[in-house]
Amino acid sequence: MIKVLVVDDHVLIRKGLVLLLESYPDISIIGEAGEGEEAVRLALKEEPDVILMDISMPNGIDGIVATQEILRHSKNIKVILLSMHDEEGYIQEAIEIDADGYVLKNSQGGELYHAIKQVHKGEKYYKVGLPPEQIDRLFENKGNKQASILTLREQEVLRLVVYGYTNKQISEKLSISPKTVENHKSNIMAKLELKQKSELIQYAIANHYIDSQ
Amino acid sequence: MIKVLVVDDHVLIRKGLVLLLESYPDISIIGEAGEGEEAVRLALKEEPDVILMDISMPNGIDGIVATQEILRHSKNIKVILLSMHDEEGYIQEAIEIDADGYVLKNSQGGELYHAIKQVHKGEKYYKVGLPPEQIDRLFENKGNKQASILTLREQEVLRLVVYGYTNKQISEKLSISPKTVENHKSNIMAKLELKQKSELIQYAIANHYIDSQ
DNA sequence: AATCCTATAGGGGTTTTCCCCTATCCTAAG
DNA sequence: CTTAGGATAGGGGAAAACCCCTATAGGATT
Repeated sequence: MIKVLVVDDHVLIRKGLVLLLESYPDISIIGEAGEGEEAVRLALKEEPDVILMDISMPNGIDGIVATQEILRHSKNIKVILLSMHDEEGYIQEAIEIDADGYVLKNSQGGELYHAIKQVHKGEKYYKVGLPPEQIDRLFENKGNKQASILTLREQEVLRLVVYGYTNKQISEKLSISPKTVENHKSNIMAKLELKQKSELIQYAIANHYIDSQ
Repeated sequence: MIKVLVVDDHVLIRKGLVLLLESYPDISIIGEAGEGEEAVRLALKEEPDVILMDISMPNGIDGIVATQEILRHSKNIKVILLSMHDEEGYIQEAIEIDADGYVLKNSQGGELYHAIKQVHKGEKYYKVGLPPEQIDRLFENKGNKQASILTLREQEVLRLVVYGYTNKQISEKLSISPKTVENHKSNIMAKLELKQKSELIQYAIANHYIDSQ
């Protein structure tokens, strides 16, 4: 029996996915989350075998950030990212953060089941529109991406800052002290040689820390 | 028995919606379509009572265009638009083309059922994140494209707020007192029924007060 | 072994924001 | 003529952010 956690911010879609997966006798849905923060909390509490995680979610903690948070704490949980997009950039990002699978929303139900079985066995499942050789190349080039000036943590903080969260809210989402958030913020400003918050926002917009579809 | 046609380009989501709706005994799914063109063809051939139509679909014929085509040929069919977005612009467009309902993808399954029942009776169903008075206003202003909830000044202030300018900076740019900026901000929050700054930012992003790209 | 980087956290003081009021002037609608 | 709404402005107090500095633990690099 594979214990699965389903994460998608759209209730209708989430419920649909749950119904779809519940028709398989060897899959047991042990929880649902509607946002990244809750996903992290549930994942660490329930310890599912596999998490089915939508990439695009609101509130700054999208599927990518939530996956990073989860894998930071528990290497045993497998995460399959669910996405509408099959562009290289998204897939590269998924590989970068060590996601175990990547499934498109317009694949067949059976494919999703297959993906869950496969990652549960410890294998990767990346079946997307791109040719397999290209995906292999992305795996090989992992880590070579021109590293951002900002550390991963700083990027997480920045994303939440531009979404307008207070230091306290950010500290809760990341389970750190508000003071640490302050420090990350001022380190970011120093690194980027920015003096004003508005410059920071503009940097974030230019570097796509905000997705406005 | 209400005959329903389900239209969504993402297979997983479409299958999920079908499963969800099939659990209601007085609903019968008479067809599925994965793109706008097929939706129009099926609608005119099968004559469903209600169509559940995703707004965002590829190939030019999205849910809006498909709905217009269908309603042009048959006034008896009711169309409920299904969308991820609850921004003014989208809802305004739905009202403009005379869609019978508008349901968010993150509403509860029961709400979808309720929407289907209600439009089948000939009533409109527009239950979205916006306050009801604002939806009424959009209906009243139908045909008049320049209807925004926020005043011009409020929109100016909002744009500057999301770009991270301080009250003082905004006051200088607009040649008003910082106190007035404060007031505009809290008026905006009150109008939109928002409680947190992060919600304001998200509203602004969703409504394209920020241009990335 | 020593050094650098990252992530964490705090002290203490200044500045800014936020919140809940009140208030005036002007214009448009009834 | 009265009422409503928009734009302006302020008082006063609580909360939060911001700034500068210190500090520690763990990992990677040299």
